[in-house]
Amino acid sequence: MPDSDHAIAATFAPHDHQQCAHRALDEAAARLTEQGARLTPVRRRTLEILLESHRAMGAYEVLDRLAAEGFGRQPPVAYRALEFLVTHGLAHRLQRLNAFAACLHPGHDHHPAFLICRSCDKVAEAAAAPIRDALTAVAAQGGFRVERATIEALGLCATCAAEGVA
Amino acid sequence: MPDSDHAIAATFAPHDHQQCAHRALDEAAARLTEQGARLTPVRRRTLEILLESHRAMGAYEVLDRLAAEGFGRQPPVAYRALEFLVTHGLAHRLQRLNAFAACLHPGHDHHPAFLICRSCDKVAEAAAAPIRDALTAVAAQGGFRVERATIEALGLCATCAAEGVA
DNA sequence: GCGATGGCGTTACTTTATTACATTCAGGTT
DNA sequence: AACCTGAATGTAATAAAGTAACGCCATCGC
Ligand SMILES: [Zn+2]
Ligand SMILES: [Zn+2]
Ligand SMILES: [Zn+2]
Ligand SMILES: [Zn+2]
Repeated sequence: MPDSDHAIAATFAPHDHQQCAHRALDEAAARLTEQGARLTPVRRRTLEILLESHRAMGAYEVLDRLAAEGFGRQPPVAYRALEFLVTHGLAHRLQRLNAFAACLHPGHDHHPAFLICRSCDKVAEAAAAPIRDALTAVAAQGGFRVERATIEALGLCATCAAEGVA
Repeated sequence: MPDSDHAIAATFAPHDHQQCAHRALDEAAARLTEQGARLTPVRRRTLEILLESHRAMGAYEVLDRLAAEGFGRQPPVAYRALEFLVTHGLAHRLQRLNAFAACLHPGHDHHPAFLICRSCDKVAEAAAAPIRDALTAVAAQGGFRVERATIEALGLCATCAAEGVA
């Protein structure tokens, strides 16, 4: 992940989010073309909805939006689109929240660590490599081979801290 | 956590589980006495059920067991007992699995990392300190203050690997 | 054009979790 | 002993999250 030192701050700090979302959508489309997968209307719209903010959204929250815009109104509609996005590395699932967030760095580290601000609810992706290394090392001492890791932190972002949130 | 190098292997390898479970239950009772909390029949039985194996159990699986033994048969019965155990550090909740596992080291590291074997389904607790340190450091670079971390690894334990599971 | 495939929509259902409220029980007070 | 009180337990009802099964239609390779 390039700019990994700044990616976290960039998520939480005020920024030109129009551009931020637009770039992520473009990257996503590019990656799908590479992979020969189709970015259909529901899928595209689902990704756009996730990209509207840096928050994670529940499947039913996404579904309500899709239904309001003329797409299907049954759970599988949302779950399928979300699963597609996750499978293709364009979105992530947050276990703690039973929710989904758009990936802002498609193509880089597909299994990042997540930083969830308990005040503003925004979610940032952090480089997981050093953390996963530590985990892998601890596990290896017990003979355990790590294949997939879920790393999610709850805490307070710099912006909220600066605003005096305890 | 003492014996942290061996705690993982001890969970997955064959061992005197009677004693293993008994010791955990005794420690749990001792801790509750310290804290002035009550280990009521449902709570005790819930912990015993979790301690029967090193697997994580869903709330409804626990509930079925409790109901069969004459306790209430509505979800809150299980959820309340489980929440009590989690709150008092006697059990852990696994986010990936929507399930609960007894804590084998009550009083030591109350927020361990979890190693979940995809073959035998056993769950081991690993020292989280080095992992959390790496996470905290990465987050700090982005101005994020970590308060709680969820660290869960899916993989293969030494015992299953030795048995030739791919 | 035509069959195969993938995507989308539906209905129906399962699993997981919470809210609200009545009842019981241990502990201390009078 | 009678009484109060708060914690613990039970219930019913409902919400929230997720999946299975099936039909229709569009797109694509032929
Ligand atoms: Zn943005
Ligand atoms: Zn924040
Ligand atoms: Zn054991
Ligand atoms: Zn195993």
